[in-house]
Amino acid sequence: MRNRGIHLFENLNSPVLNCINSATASLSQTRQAHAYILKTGVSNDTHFATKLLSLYANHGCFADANLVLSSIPDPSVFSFSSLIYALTKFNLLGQSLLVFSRMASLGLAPDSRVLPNITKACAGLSSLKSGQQVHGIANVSGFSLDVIVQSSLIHMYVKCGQMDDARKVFDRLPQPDVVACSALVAGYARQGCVEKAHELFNEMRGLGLEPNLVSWNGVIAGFNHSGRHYEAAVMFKKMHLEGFNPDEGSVSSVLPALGDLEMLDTGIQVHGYVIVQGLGQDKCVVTALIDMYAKCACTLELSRVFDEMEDRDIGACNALITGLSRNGLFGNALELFRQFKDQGMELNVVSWTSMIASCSQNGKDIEALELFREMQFEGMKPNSVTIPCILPACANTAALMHGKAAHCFSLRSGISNDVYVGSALVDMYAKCGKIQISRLCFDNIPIKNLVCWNAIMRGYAMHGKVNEAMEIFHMMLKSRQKPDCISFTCILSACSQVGLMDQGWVYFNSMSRDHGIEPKVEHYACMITLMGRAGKLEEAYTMIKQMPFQPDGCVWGALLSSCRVHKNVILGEAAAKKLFKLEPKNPGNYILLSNIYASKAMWAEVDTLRDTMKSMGLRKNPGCSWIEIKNKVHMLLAGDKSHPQMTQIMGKLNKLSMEMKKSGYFPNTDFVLHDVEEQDKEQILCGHSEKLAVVLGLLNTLPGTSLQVIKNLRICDDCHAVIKYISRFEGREIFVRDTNRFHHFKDGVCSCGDYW
DNA sequence: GTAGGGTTAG
Repeated sequence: MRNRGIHLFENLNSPVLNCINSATASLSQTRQAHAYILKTGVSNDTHFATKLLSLYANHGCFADANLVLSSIPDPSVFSFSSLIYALTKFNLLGQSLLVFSRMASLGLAPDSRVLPNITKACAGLSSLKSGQQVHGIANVSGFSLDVIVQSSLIHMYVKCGQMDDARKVFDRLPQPDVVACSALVAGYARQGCVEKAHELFNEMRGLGLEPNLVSWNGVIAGFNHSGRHYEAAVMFKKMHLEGFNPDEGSVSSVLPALGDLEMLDTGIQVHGYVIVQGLGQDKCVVTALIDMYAKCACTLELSRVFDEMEDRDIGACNALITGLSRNGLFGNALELFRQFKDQGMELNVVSWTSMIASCSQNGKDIEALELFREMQFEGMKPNSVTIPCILPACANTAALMHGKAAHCFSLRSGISNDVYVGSALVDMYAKCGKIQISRLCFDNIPIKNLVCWNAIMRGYAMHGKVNEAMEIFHMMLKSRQKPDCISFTCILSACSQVGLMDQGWVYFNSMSRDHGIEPKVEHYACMITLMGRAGKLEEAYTMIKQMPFQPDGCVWGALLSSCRVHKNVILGEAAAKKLFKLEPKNPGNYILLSNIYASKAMWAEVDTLRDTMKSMGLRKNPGCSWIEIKNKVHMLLAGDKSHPQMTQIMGKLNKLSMEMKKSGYFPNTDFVLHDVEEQDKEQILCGHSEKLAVVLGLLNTLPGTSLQVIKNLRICDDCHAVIKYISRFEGREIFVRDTNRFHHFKDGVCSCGDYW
């Protein structure tokens, strides 16, 4: 058959057939040749058919290629190999594997051309099982010493995260070449074993192998990904000094590291190198340049690099948006995002995730939740980075249903084991009042890191569950996770929530002695709170005076709040005096001192303070509360009447107020400005946002449903008393999270034991 | 027709 084909081909001398002998035949030439062959009856000739198949496949016409393949009565390994090659090249990896198994089922042994390509397909699919099968077939087919086949297997094992297997393949090679070695170096770097990558890189010359671009770039990228930015920069410099010309890959790996190091001068030099070498057309290089300038706070330069780009790449757009947002230009970033979307730019998951992260980092939680919804509406699937970005927005607004939806999504898409996702879930559930679910999520994280240990401890601290927090702390030490300074902030604040003084001191004293962590100003602030809340104000003041460094606003603030709880004017004034110097524009401090004066009926002082605030143009931060009802987050501002259900809310509140008075409750008007009538004071108290939110919840949920409210300031005494009453009178569990901790109201009592 | 895939989101 084959001979007849060549014979015909030569004799016919047809230009139509001639062209299919060349690998560059166009698709229309291929189709003409196919038609000609069908017409002249040489269609089942293996030689022509294989040529045709290969051309169709290389043009991506796999339906035609398969048709031709099935018309060949006795296909050879060559027919299959060209198809497998093209399918892999077009990234149709699953189909490539199918064709391979079809070939194997015909009893055809693969050759040295099929094996690397099919291995590449397994690598691309991260399909270890298929990869191992191919490895077995390769070895029984006599390719166990073939350096090309074995190099591709190294790459496959690297992609599947099996570094030990990759190393075994490498060690079995009698004469590893530079390709095999570089694959392993790059693999170690990629899998986070940068130490091993660097070591093997240094050994290469001893093995008689000169490191090439792949190995250099692998090590640079490895250092960059492991956060060892300086070493990445050093490698880059060394590479250049040793006469290697860094390429696009080297430049785009080193630039983010230079950005993190804020080595602007070096960054500018690399930019110069990019221009001289003509690497400026590469999309990754441009993106990395934008990122570097953004990290060095050069907003003008980053916009310039973007504007000079010829065709806009989504990666560069994403870097631009993040860069602007990171440098305080959140509004511009959001505007650009909208523009890109309206212009029909194909946004990817990074674009959406970056914008959601920017919102969340800039306090735009509701906007973040809306973007998350919009993203899914547009058919974009969130990933394991999106989820940790959206969860803080759910946590901040107590949007439990949104948070649960994100949790369900993580379970469905198999990313709930990810430690970042897990930690964000722990944090979200804790902040939404569901500490038990938070703990379940924590227990389900298979490989724990410092972040998730700290997250669950912070959760317990927030809920005033000091025993559980201490249990976690000791579990953490037992599992040989070293605590950091945040771990101590969590455990100390847990102690301070319940006034556990002795334990607090034990942890504080152990910091430096047992863990080598010098207490920082925030740890002192915890201790001041701990002592202050317990009424040991003088001791707290002494500790501040003896601190090894200058106390900051947090420390004095801790003392001032304690003075408010214990109505101590003298120390309160001392703390406030310091605070007015340290944070002259923070209205909270003036309000706290004013509250202390008011509680002692020192109205002249209250007036003076109010005048000071007025003359400085300071206003009390408006109280603001959030409650999620039926998937919608409602925001209520103190005294704001704009909520559509406000009439109903006020009606219900008045009714409750009457009931309360009947049972002996009198509104606590201590903290309300004195020069209004008693009745107006009550009205002002009624306008507190947490009360409005609770009542809105009562009105819109079935009896017995628990309520979750978040407040941006600390809960006031009056609201605390009222909500306690509501919890009993209405038979509801009510969770209120203020800036300090959780209050869990049930049957007329609060979990904080009225100590906050 | 064996190795890298670099960059932008936590």
